Amino acid sequence: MSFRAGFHAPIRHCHPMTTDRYNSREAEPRWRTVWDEQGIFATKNEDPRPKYYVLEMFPYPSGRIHMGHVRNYTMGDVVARYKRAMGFNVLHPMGWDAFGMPAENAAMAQKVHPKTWTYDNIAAMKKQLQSMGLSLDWAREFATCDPTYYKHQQKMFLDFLRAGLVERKQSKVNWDPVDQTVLANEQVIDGRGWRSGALVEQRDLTQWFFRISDYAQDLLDEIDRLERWPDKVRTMQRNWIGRSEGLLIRFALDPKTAPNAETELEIFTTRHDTLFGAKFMALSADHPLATAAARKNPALAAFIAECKKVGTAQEAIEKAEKLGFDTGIRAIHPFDPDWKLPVYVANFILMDYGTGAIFGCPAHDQRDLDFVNKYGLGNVPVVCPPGQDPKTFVITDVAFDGDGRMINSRFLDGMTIEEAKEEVAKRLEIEKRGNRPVGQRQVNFRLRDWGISRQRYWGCPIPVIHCEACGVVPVPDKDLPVTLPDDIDFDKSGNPLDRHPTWKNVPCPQCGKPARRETDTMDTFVDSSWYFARFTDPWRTDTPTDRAMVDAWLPVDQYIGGIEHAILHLLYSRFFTRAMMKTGHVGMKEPFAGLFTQGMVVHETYRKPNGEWVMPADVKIETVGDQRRAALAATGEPVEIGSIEKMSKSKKNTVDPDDIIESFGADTARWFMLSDSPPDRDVIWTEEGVQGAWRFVQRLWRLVGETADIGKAAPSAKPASFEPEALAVRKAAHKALARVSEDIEKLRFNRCVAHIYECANAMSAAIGAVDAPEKVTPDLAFAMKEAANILVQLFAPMMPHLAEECWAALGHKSLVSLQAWPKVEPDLLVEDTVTLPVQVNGKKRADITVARGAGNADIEAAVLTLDAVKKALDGKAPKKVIVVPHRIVNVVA
RNA sequence: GCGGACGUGGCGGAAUGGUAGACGCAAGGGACUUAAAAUCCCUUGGGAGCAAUCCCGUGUGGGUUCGAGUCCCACCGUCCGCACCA
Repeated sequence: MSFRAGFHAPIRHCHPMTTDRYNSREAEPRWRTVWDEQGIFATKNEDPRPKYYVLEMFPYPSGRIHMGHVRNYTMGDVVARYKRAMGFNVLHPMGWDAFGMPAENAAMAQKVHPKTWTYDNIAAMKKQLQSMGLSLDWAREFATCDPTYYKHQQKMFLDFLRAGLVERKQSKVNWDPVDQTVLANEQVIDGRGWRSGALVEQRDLTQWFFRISDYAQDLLDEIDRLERWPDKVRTMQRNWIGRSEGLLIRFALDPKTAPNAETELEIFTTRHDTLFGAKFMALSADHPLATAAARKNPALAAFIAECKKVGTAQEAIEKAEKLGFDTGIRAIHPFDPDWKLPVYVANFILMDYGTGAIFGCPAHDQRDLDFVNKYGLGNVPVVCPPGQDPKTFVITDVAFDGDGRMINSRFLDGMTIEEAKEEVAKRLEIEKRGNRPVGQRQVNFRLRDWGISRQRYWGCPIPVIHCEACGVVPVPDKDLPVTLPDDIDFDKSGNPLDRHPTWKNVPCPQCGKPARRETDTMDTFVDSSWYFARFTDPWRTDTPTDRAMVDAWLPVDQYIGGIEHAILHLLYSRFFTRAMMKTGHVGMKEPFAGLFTQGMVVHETYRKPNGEWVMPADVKIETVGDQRRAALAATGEPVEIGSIEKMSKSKKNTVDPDDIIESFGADTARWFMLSDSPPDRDVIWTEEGVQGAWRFVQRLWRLVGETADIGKAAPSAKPASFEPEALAVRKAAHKALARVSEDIEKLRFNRCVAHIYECANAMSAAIGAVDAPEKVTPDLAFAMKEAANILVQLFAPMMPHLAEECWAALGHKSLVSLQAWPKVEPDLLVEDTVTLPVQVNGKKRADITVARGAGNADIEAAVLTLDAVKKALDGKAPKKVIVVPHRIVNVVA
């Protein structure tokens, strides 16, 4: 497949009213130079106009931009340019999410320093982004790996530490026993380390945590007020936070079976109503009771060791076959001292949630049911669905988790689930064992604290010093930033900071004795949790933010990025903003007032018969009838066309934005990324689609040229009246204007594109109707000139270079980028008559055209005289006639 | 496993519960041209009919409604996230 169509030599068009083809390669850089020289996209903080902050998620500097970036940044740019035209002082900045693993991988693979690699990539990607013609304020650019940025991050870490928002605790990491290093989940493939292939183990480390769970309730509550966020993201965040109201229950242990004379086992449950359906207890492999029992039981110890070989990824843990091991411990049912329950260690119980222990009621929980069916523990249903006979209701393979009435539950029988929960809670709250109630109501969250420690070099150093005498000592403000040492080596695995000969050895700031630096760096999600605040005053050196500036600009009015960030990045940023508020760095808690999540860019895949992936640029597609066939462009070797998938390096189905911009121009790429597909859905990159966009660029250029000729005959004053042809053009232009404005506000860019096509089609039709120059009446000339001005302004946010060129061709001396958005004439949107579809019993049988203000009774009478309606009624009187004004008429026979 | 979405012509899609298929792409036919490219015009969900017109049709099966692509229930299929990828 060739992307070189743009290289066709410019061809002189024969139409007398047109000029040369539009040459994007010449025009685009020329207009960018004009914008730069006039500095029209630099934003002044002291500008008095109302503010609008539009932000796209900043990129990781991988080296080249991809089509996903083109789509994301084009959408943001359309909003920025539109809001500027609407009179706002727009902040539209760009920076780099520059810390992360790929730089270290490059260092290992290519012997290039992460810093060099990163800054080289930034330079290359910046050039690419600039070729897109984005209206960015580059003066505010920074990278998160700049010490001038992470200095403030370290300061805030220490502020958070002093404010009690940070703590150290044990948590698990993926440990590669061969490479002796910590692995990211991404680096664990089927339970094995990606380089060594060794089976990964869970290992405990003491790590730093942000106490995001302190804010769980507030983060949940405030979701209700994020009205300009997609519902799906709000739902996902609610589920992620996972608030549940339940009961803590202390089960007594049978003393004869407790390994170290433990007396009880505390569990958390949300289904205390099902207590009489309990069949077993289950402990996490990390539960202290499990550890204690394993000391005397080698088989159990082996089972626990096996459980820890799954790695730390939630998905892997929950997908693994559900296994359990009977510890021999027996728990006593809280309502029946003679009822003993076996205590298992099970691989699907998480130590992080609740108390790391549960009671299992198999009839009403699928996981528990699978578990008892495997170990032959049986089940007793205790909730009976309505309409079921309790005597015959049995559970075999499918647990029942719906509503119903209690059965087989002694004093709970006949109650609803809610009543039973209440009764159980009441009784167990009153009952005391050792001065504490046996049951205690508790609200639990699934959300865990945010572990930010990373055993890696290329991240923001955690600014503390460990002293044997003084413990953890914050690095004094005057010593910030703690910068990364440049002299590091990646020859060995593990963290280069940890094995650096000198960097970590420092005197304790408190007692002066030899101490050592923290060698963990911060999760890169920390870097991206406040960059939006830094953009408001990135020049400030003494504090992370200027309160006057940050409070004036935040929240971000429109944030745009990938759906893959729906939970973590957005939730962490919401937490971080709260933490910054608590420590005085911002004056509000919600950073993003409006959020939009765009879909991915996907593409067909191509494979040689030997299974090797082939790049689209190397493939030539032929269409024979309905059949599409692919072959290698160079050799003609046939290639199989595969499924459409997310563009990825591994499947080689990527298209390089540079190639597209070079061949067709940035405007074509931008236009195509906005066309057709709804912005929140995936868009399929196709050669035909680019060609179509490119043809439309040329068509607009011709259309504006032709219209400019016609418009020369236009009177300077608006004519008093317009003939039907001219009126039709005016109506089309103003209708497009109204609709494009509305759809940009809602980020429905695909519909904007359709409206612009419709406007252009109407103008083309009007030009087509002019077969002689004398047919151009003054009113038509005026209408065409007006329509051309509107049309150019409508596509200016999407194709800004072409728009400038067209604006100049229309005779304007100013820049279209600086024009105010045109005003709709509302009269032109209203039609005098309305055509209503007429249905009989919901099926369309006719149309009827009535005056705009016609009354329902008149419409009803007119409808009943229609032949089609009479025929359908067959002489009978209608039962009912429904008239929906301006919409439809339905005759019910 | 848990959570979230999506499903409409040959394709991308449009449609405040109110004419299903706007707009674009592709395809077919025609005009222009020595020819090609480019451009312009016409046709294009399926079926019946000379035609007017009629029947069917929004993943599948039910339901609510005067009226369902849209709302409700169940199912099937596809995609995304799951805390150390960014």
